[in-house]
Amino acid sequence: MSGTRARSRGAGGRPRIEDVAALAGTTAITVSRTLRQPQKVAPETRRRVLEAVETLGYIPNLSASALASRRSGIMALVVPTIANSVFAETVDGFSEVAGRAGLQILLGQGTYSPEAEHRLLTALAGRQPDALARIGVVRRPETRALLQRTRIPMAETWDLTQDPIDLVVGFSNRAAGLAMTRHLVARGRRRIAFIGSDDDRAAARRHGYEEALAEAGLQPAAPAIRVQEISYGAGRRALRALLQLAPEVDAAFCANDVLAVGALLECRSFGVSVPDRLAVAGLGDLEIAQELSPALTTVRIPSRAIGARAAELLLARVAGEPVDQRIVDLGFEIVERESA
Amino acid sequence: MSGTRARSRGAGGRPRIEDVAALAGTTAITVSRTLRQPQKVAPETRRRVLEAVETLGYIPNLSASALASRRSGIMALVVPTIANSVFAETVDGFSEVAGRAGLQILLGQGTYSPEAEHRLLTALAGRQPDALARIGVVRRPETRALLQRTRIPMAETWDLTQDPIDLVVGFSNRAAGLAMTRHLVARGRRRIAFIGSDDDRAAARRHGYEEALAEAGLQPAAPAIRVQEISYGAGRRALRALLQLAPEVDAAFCANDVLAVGALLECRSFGVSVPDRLAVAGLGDLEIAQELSPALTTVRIPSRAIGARAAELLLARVAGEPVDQRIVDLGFEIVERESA
DNA sequence: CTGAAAGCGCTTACAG
DNA sequence: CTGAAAGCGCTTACAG
Repeated sequence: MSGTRARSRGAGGRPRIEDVAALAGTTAITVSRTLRQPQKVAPETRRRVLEAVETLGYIPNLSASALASRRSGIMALVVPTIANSVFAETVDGFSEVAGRAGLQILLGQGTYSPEAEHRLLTALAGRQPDALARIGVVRRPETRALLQRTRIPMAETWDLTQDPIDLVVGFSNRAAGLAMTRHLVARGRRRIAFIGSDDDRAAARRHGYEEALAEAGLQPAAPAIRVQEISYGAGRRALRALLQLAPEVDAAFCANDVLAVGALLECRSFGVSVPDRLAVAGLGDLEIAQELSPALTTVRIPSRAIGARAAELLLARVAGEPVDQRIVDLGFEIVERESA
Repeated sequence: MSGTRARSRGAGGRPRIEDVAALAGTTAITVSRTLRQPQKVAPETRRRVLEAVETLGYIPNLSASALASRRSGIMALVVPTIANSVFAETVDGFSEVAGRAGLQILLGQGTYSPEAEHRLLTALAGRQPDALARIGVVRRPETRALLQRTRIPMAETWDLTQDPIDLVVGFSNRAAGLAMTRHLVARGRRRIAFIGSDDDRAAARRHGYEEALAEAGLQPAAPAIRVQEISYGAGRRALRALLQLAPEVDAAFCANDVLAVGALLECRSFGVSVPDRLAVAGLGDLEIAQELSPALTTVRIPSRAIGARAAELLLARVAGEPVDQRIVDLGFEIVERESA
């Protein structure tokens, strides 16, 4: 009774493919076929199998399936945090495309330290995902090497790099910073300051800002203001600091909309007239940006499209289709409103 | 050479546990033990194994591990959408706790239709997750039955229900609506309107609102205003509609902060004085709520804690520890600011 | 259109 | 402290 093959249920109490086959009067392989390539099974057989599946409430064990087929049906996605609405949109786009293709998402969160990320990626790779995506670029050489060795199709996103591990889908943060700063210059601003956090992405935007100043023969209105966290409150505080540091500043370019909205609110609280006295520009185009008054001039970023496109390219890779472009620049768009 | 056991690498080209064992001069079982219960292995053996792991870049195949051990090391999480910052925080809390325990998150997105959700949950269950959580309560009887049959530890979240499939972690939306409406009544408001979307959660909040009105002997200032989407713009339009429908309204209770912020902005645009002429209250306590002026009076919700707590309880279940409370009410808090 | 055999890469008792 | 044997529940060629 407790013999190896004598039971009619798996040890977890759940029906196995053998149980379905027995009930349908056929074999495991035909059940498997019915579930995956039904057109290759005779209609009557198919009917009996599906009935048995229904009766038993059979759910295929995808670990066994993955092991046998070497296709896990999983795409792994690594994000710094999803408690940030711009990243959440990327995850959303990625997940939607993956879901339509019948793939599941394994979510890895937290890229605080390179070591922690290495461990996370190793663990995810152990799941044999069919593809892997990450918000941001992987810098640590050991981690890059690891990912290259696994040969899992991989997309880095958000930042463009000339040297992706496999694919990269994003936009140029430098170019976005450059374009917005040029816009400010074109609007007659001459004392332009930068407010941003202390990460790679903000640094790239700042480089664009500096480049635009240089080509216009301008100096920064103040040393770049660095915030420790990205919040409306941090934006407020940064603007206050800026006005103390450089009272004559005539434009503030904020590395993202949350900071810019904070800055805008601070201006209103303190009667700083925007854009007359001070222009304020952001980056990201959050919904709140267009609802404030003055409405925020900003850069629209294809957050959702980044996720969706990365997923599509990875699906193509998984299907063995050629991917002609390893570096995909989805661009951005200056959205001119009232604040700058 | 192409024989079954003659190769030194798995078919995917990746080293297997056998390869590590061979290099370390031991057997698969000892390698497995070294990786999972190192204290049971002699130091010298352990050293050799870890060295071999390092040399080969060995990453255990977790599908094989899951199949053999019947523990997948995965927790599945189903969300309606994560492009909504309150849900994103719940996911974040869940994922952090799970990650600390070494479990991976399988993310299922989309609960648009009960049928689609049933398919999604079936697919997720096939992965044999050690536990399953969902934002929101599962209503469809077939889906509830399916989940009950699988015997996977399961947490429904956000909404409290008297009859959870297994566990439920959340707060009472009805009680929150009741408390905020009582607050408005206590502040002397008598013509109180409700603005909300058309889902279960908003309906529960509305019921609380109606209950508070009834106990105060009041009538709604207008039929509940229903929005089709949750956005600042929708909040603006809803407020405009409300003022047309019931010009004498003296308070607007919005089912969530996004709508409330939209309403507040609309008031400012049209010179409706808040709170003098109209009180505006929200629910959710987004960061923007405290930054606007007037700052938004709202209900603080433990979004992040909901995710974290659900994960903790599920981990306890997985570890076989008794969970004494199946219904966990995390409560809420009225945050009184300037708008109401 | 259907099936027998072998194998995917691990872990679980059980011995010693 | 270490290992031989069996098995987890599927799918993959290969036949017929």
